[in-house]
Amino acid sequence: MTGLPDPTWQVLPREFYRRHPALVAPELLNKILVRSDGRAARIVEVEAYAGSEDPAAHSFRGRTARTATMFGEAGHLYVYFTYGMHWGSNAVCGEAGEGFGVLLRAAEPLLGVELMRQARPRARRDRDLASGPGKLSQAFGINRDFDGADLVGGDRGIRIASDGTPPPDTPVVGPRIGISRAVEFPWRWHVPGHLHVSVPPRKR
DNA sequence: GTCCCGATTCCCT
DNA sequence: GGGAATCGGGACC
Repeated sequence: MTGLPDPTWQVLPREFYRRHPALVAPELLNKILVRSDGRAARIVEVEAYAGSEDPAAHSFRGRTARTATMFGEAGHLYVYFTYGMHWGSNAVCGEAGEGFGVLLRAAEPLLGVELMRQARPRARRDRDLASGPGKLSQAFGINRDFDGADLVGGDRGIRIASDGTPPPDTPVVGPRIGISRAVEFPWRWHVPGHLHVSVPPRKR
């Protein structure tokens, strides 16, 4: 008994996360974000953020109260608040102290879709439920209370698992979205041709 | 203490 | 394609 919606799914082990986010990120594609209330969605778009190496990372200038989770143990959820209304969800990577993480930018709802619709009353179509970092967090009910949640142990009911689907052989790689610094880092990956990815606003 | 702007989303034109 | 909503983090005085 795994406690997951499907007993054949395997929770990703701690070691999966203990690497550079640019390695972890593309491997998170096609993995599944799971909440214990039955919500599950396939991760189809991610971005890497690399601490002191990365001027666009929240952790670039060192640890603060807000980014403390990012500097902790890999495999935990770093949740941040932005634009006065949106939450973003990241998987902490690397070694403690590095401030590495992978932003979960978009996912395809698989299970618990009705709960996601309730959490996102403004979404017209199901493909709008989690096609962006703020949308994904809202669809799963992720907020400040989930900052620091253990994605491996599932202490707060949020985990990442695999159903055996491998990451795409040739993911789409390109610049990250919504940042103004280090815009040249090609650290955004998504599943090719997927309907549920966020559409990159072409500016900034 | 003040000020700027953000790892965004939604609605209108 | 443009702009509003909304507020906390962090840089700087």
